[in-house]
Parts: sequence; C-alpha cells; structure tokens
Amino acid sequence: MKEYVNQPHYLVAVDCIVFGFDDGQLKILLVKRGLEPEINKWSLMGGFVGAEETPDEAANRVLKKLTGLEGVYLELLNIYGEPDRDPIERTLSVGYFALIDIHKYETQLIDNYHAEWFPINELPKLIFDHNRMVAEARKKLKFKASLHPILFEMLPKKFTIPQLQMLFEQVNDTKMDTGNFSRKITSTGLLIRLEEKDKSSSKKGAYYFKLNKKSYAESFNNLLFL
Amino acid sequence: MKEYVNQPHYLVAVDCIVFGFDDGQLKILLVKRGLEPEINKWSLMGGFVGAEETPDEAANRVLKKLTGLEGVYLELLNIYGEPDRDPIERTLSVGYFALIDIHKYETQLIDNYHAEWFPINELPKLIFDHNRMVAEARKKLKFKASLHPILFEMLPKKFTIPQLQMLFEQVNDTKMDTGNFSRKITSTGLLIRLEEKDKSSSKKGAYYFKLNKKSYAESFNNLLFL
DNA sequence: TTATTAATTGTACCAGTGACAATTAATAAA
DNA sequence: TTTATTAATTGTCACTGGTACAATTAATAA
Repeated sequence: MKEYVNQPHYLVAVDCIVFGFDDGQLKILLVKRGLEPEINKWSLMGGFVGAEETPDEAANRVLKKLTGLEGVYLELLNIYGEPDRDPIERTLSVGYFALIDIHKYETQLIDNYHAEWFPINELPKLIFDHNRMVAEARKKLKFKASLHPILFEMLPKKFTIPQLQMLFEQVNDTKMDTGNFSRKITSTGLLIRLEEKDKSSSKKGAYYFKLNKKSYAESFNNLLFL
Repeated sequence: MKEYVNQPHYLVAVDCIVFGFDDGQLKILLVKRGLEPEINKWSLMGGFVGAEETPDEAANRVLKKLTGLEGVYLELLNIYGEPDRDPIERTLSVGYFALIDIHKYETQLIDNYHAEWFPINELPKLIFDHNRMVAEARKKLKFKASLHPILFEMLPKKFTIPQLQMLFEQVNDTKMDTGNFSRKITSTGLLIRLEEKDKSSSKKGAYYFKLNKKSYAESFNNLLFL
C-alpha cells in the first residue's frame, strides 16, 4: 500500500467536558490523571483515538468507561492543536462537551478513576490547556442552550420548574423572573405536569414535570428556543 | 524524550469549504486534486497539518496559497475521522468553512491549481467524504448567518440592498419581502449609504452601501442578528 | 407625457416579552 | 382554629418587533 510520504504523523486524543447539575449547582467531572506526565493532577477525562474508531466513537467509549452511561448527549467543542500543548509528544485533542444526569452515573466507576464533581466556579488548576477547554465549553453550552432545549439532558426524570430555572440561571449566569419563566417554559409544550409535588423547598410545593419526549425530539429539528 | 507507547499515529489534514457570492449565486471553490489517489478529480482545497502549525494555521496557509488572501473569515466546521475515509492511509481531516469576497482572489493562483467556482446547486461529485463536508458546511453557514452578520464577508466593498437580499435568500433558500428586508437591515446600523446608485437592474436604481466597520466589529460581541 | 419597473416607505395588525401585581396552596406559629 | 408566612403560580398591561400588503417614489424608455 502506498503512503503519503514525508508527512508527519501525530497522536490524536479526545477530551470530554462533562457537565452535570446537582444541588442547584452546575458542575463538571474531573479525574486524577493516571499516566505521566502530570500524573495525579486534575484533568479532563480523555483518551487516544484508536485505530478502528472515529473521534466521536472514542469520546463515547471514554465516557462509558468513566460513567457507565451510553447514549449521552455529546457535542464537538473544538480542536486543540498547538504543537507543544503536550510536552511529551505532539498530540492533537478533539474536545467534546457532554451533558449527563448527575444521579445516573455509576459511583463505582467514578471511584476507580478517582473522579470528582466540581462546582463550575470552584475548579482546580488543570493540566495542559484543559482550563481553556472548560472555559470554551461553558461559553458554547450557554450559547447552545439559548437555542436548543439541551439542558433537560442534565435533569432527572422528574423535576420542578424552579429547579429548571436554577439550571438556566446557572448556565446563563443571570437571574430571571419566576413568573415569566414558568409561563414560557410550559408554553413550549415540552413539559408534562405530574400529580406529585415537591415540597422540600416551599410550603405550597412545586409540581413535578416530566419531559414530553415526542415534542423534545421534534424540537431538535426546529431552532430557537427561549 | 519519552513517548506514549503503543498508540497509533495518524496524518492530520485540513479541508476548506470556500464560499463566495457572484452573479446572484452562492458558489464554492473547488480544485482539481493534484496527487494520488483520485488525481484530477474535483475536491476541496486542503493540505496536511505541518509539524509547527495548528490546524487553524494550516487552514489559513492553504487558503493563502490558493487565493492569495489573508485574514479571511474561517470557522471550524467539524472533524472527519472515519478510519477508512482515505483509502491510502488513515487521515483525520479538520473541516473549515471560509467566506471570501469572490472578486478579490488572485486569478493567477486559482489557475495554477485548476480551481473553479461552482454554483452551490451544481456541484460535481467530489472525492472521499467531501460532498458530505459541503452539505454540513451549507447547514452551518445558514445557521450561523441567522445569528451573526457574517455574510458581509462575501460582499464587495460597495453593495446594494437587493444584492444583499439575494445573498440572504440563497443562503436560507427562501424568499423574503423586499420592504421588510430593507428596513430591517438598515435599522441594524451596520450599513452606511453612499451617494452613488447602481442602475444596472432597475430604472430607479438602488443605493450603494458600505459596511460600518465599527458596528460590524461590535456586533461580533453581541449575538442574535436577523 | 405617459407607462413601466424596481426600490423604498407607510400602515395596521398580531404575538411575544418583560415588569410587576395579585392570587393561591400549603405549612407553621399564635 | 385562625393567622402569618412563603414560594409557586397566574393576571395585567404596556411595549416592541415582526409580517403582510398597500402606497409612493425615482428613474428610464416608449
């Protein structure tokens, strides 16, 4: 078989920025890096792209390995290709951001990797250019969420509107009017109200809702959300 | 120096989807491929990422080589990494889309590469997965242009509103009301009206406008456009 | 002078948004 | 049992921006 002669070859990796929402806070999942260099430093979860897989598949594999979850919302963020970003050897990294329901991952796996959830505003210093990746991921998440209802990916099956609003406010780093928010979100037809109420945070209680999966799927064809 | 052992290394390339607007039509620039395999077939302009450059830089270099232009609007499209997308050897390609003023490129360079502008709806069959790249680029351009005023990148210094509207209609594959379009676009403050008129397509003539570079630059901080 | 044509401006209605007030449903205190 | 309290939800209203479509304008050519 022929080859393209004299062209340099590189390692290609994927790195995942994994977002979750818990306790009214937006969080991301970090791991203690298990190989040199920078072993035992905090880092994004990543891995090399194998010979038989696409970068997308590699990211899904990495995510499965860490959380046990499949079919997670995953989107290309950017490609990071500074020649010297990895001091050992040139490695291009394809960055992805993922949204998961924080209550669904497998604790055991997380422990194996010495992984931990960090509130988005309390991140430690990360290896290489990973802090930059996180910053770009936040920006992209904010933008994307303003047009697509992807934030539901981070909520449990049953959730309340005030809970949803907290998530929106965290992502957008802003406050909004509760009345208007409630109306706007229910008017989308994306939510189905359940009988049950959550009374943990108020006397009156807030109704639980679940996602209308049909409208949710359809909404991905259309654009522009809130 | 250490290395990450036993990890496969790949070629990394960039491919550019170059959009232009001329004669009321949205067009893209294709080249006759100069190396095996698929030599002499139509293809996107591309090249390998060199040892000392990022993919972004590689894309800019490739674009300069083909058109003579620098500082062109260039945006990441996607990464294409099917293991067998290049039959000779595994190559991951970083796709970019570029917007250029079609009247500015250097004809000589284009001739050297046997390049040609094709109306977007009359494309030939391209090598590898390049047709897919173009399809994705069109979609992304449409989406992006609905939020950012990037389409001006494809217009000459002086342009008329009907001309601008044709471009919008081509990109969005739709028709819009001329009156409303005119008002909306002028109300953005992005345009400065010149004294001169273009009378090539009507008796009355349409005023030429130029871009208000200050507001244009500012508009990139904000979001949401038309 | 008039007809023609595309560019531009005018008008009126409708829908969505946001600020803010009012009401409701529950609990806990008096 | 009544009342106070609090968060959730619903109401109101003015304002804005979009859209459809009609009217006007500025030039040319018949």
